[in-house]
Amino acid sequence: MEQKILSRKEQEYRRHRQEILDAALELFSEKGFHNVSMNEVAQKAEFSVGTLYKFFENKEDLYKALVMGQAEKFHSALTRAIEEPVNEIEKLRNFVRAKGEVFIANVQMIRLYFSETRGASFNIKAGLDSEIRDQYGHFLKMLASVFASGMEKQRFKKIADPYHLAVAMESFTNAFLLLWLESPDHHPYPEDPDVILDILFKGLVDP
Amino acid sequence: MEQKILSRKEQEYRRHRQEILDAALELFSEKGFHNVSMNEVAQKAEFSVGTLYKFFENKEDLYKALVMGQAEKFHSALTRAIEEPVNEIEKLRNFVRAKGEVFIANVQMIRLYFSETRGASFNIKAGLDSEIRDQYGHFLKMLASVFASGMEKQRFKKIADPYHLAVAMESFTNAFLLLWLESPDHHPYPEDPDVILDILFKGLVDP
Amino acid sequence: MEQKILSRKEQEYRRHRQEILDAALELFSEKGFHNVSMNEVAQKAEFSVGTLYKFFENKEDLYKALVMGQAEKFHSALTRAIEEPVNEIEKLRNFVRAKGEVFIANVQMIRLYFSETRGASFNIKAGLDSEIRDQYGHFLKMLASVFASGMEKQRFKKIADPYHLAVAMESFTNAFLLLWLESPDHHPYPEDPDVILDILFKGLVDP
Amino acid sequence: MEQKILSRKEQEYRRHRQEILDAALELFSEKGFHNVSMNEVAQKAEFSVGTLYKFFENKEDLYKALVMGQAEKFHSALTRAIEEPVNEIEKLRNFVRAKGEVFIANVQMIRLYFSETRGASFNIKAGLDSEIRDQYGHFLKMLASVFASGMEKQRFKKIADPYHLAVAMESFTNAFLLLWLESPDHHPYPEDPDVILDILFKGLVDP
DNA sequence: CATGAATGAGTCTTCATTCAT
DNA sequence: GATGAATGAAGACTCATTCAT
Repeated sequence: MEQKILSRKEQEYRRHRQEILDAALELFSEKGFHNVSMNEVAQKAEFSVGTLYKFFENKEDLYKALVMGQAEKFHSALTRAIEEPVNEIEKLRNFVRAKGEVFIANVQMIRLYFSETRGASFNIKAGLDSEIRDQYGHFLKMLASVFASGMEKQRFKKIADPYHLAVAMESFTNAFLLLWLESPDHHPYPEDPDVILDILFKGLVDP
Repeated sequence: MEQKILSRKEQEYRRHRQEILDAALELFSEKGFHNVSMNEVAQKAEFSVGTLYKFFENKEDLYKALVMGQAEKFHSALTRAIEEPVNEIEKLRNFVRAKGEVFIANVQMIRLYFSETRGASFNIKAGLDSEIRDQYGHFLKMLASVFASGMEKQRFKKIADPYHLAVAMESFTNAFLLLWLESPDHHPYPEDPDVILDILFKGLVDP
Repeated sequence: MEQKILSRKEQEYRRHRQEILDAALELFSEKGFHNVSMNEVAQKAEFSVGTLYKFFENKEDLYKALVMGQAEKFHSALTRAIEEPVNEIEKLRNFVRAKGEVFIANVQMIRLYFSETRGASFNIKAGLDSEIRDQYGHFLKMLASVFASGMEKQRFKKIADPYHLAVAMESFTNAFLLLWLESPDHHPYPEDPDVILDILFKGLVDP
Repeated sequence: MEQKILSRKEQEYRRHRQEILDAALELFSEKGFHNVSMNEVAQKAEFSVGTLYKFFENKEDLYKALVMGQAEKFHSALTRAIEEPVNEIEKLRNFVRAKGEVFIANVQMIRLYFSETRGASFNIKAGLDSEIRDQYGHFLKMLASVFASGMEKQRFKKIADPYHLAVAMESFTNAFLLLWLESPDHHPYPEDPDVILDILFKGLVDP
């Protein structure tokens, strides 16, 4: 019974924490770390500033929790996609599909995520940077192993270093997502993953 | 003679302006727009704050001038690379080479540039955003036309939309640059452009 | 009970606001808008600068609130004086008396008030100027109507335009107040209003 | 001959000084002491800032010279008006006429002058205040002596203290000037001085 | 235990004044 | 002697963080 009570408390705690994170996501993704004040987040989350500081040590901590959470969500979806027990080609198709789905369902996170993994994030003095990049590096290695295993099974030609191929795959899909983000109508993210994969699969020049 | 005098003043003006921009580049690229104060820039440039405001209307204006200048430099180098009167394949090789050279010679500009063209810049309220993205968009179209012309001349197979290929090419080289930025030793930017280009040129799977 | 709580907060809010205004009055009336810093006001009010900005949007807003409040106080006292249900001569006596009393009880406001209604105020970019002058204009018309009504009832001779007489009356009492302000001992504001009024009432030259 | 050269230099010096004062008058009268920068004055006067400081020790000094000069001009005109060898009534008429003429010919000076003699000037830390007020006080005494002498000669009735009458006279004319300043069309300054004087001359109530 | 009023260090920006050329 | 580039102190304002209620 005590556990029940604790669990209800715990449940409420998590719910409140999530409400704050939701408010933060909306604001940070729209305006960036430095253009959002804690008061603003508090107001949107319908809590007092003081309460925010009960959940997060400081602004940076809140931001970090937000980005880490989103990254977690994102990486686990992609990891799942390439861990499905199918052949390597199908794994890549799953990856392209899943990446599109997760991102398009979480548009807000895109800018946030890109500004933290790619390019320049000056938001966080320390910590986040490395943590998230480690996570990202780990995922890249998993993706690379898909290429490596495909090559072993002679499903793929050894046209390049598997890690480089992983990087290429990643950046291709990112490029399409950014195009889509800029003008969703003009540049839809392809439903058929092969539109993207063919760039890798088919050689541009004749052998 | 009067011209000489004017020219000396003008020369000094430009030199001072450049000194400020140099200091700003170093600081902004390292810490980001919001984590650099005008006093800091002034100190590094060895001028007083007041002087900074003689050259630039405000902090944003300074930042904008800086980023636009760097982008200019960058785009003109890349444009030159793909406008050399050689065949399309060679143009792409030039592009990959030039991009590596410019960036590696101007490491500082990379983060700055990426955070403004790709991903999320919340730094500038208005103007820069669109100006620089227009410039970038224009370059992408030029790159696309290289692919298009290569296809026309049947040098390239029509494996994908030329614009998509341009975007892929761009994001692809960026990815390599970011890898290099993270650990130059572990991930050197390839001297031979074909290491990168082969991923596009050779198909991953057999036809 | 909730109302009680709210009311206590509200009460405290008003008290703090008033404390700030009191500090501001003292400083602005002594040194003028441009020679008083927000830090100075904060210090005198025994609050932090930040708190000042919780109560007033900016320095101008604080100044405006201050002047408007004082003007309000002043005009309502004078309006009451000439609205007493007595004959016109008595109304003018009330006016002269009331003006002396209000001002002498609120010395600080005099300079402030004069610099905003008469003469040159370059303090406020917009708004206050017109608001306060409207209020002042309205009062002048009321005063004029006292003269007009006195003429109708043949209590006053029609020696001049009623509005001109109102303006004369106003500027006249102001002059005495300024004299008093300069050297209260040498130029006391007359206790007997007729000392002032006789100048208007009795002709200087024989008819 | 040397004198001639010196005199030419002296002449040029005075001319330049006056050009600066003219520029300053235009700007200060329109925007007030604190809203005009030395650079602004320099630009309007078509001199460099450095040159301004050759003529005036600092901003305050420039302002002081400006106001004192204007006051000088103004007081000498009024003094002349009441020193004409005519009877006291005519002197007052001259005063009313002259005051209108000087002011209307030098509109810019009005706000400046009023803000320094009447009401609140916080512009000048020390000195100007007292100097100009002394000048003003001196003039008031001269005006008072006109009333005194008129009374002696039984041209005026002894309805009030001569000094008070002088103050009244001053404030009446000021009031009319301020009316005119606000809306020259609606409130013209009367051509016939008796429109103003009658308020003093004819009693408002029957004896 | 939540609240939000209060804090004050830190930032951008202005402008009177100086002085090397 | 004139110039105007450079200075830097001073001021308005913001916002992360704290803590009394």
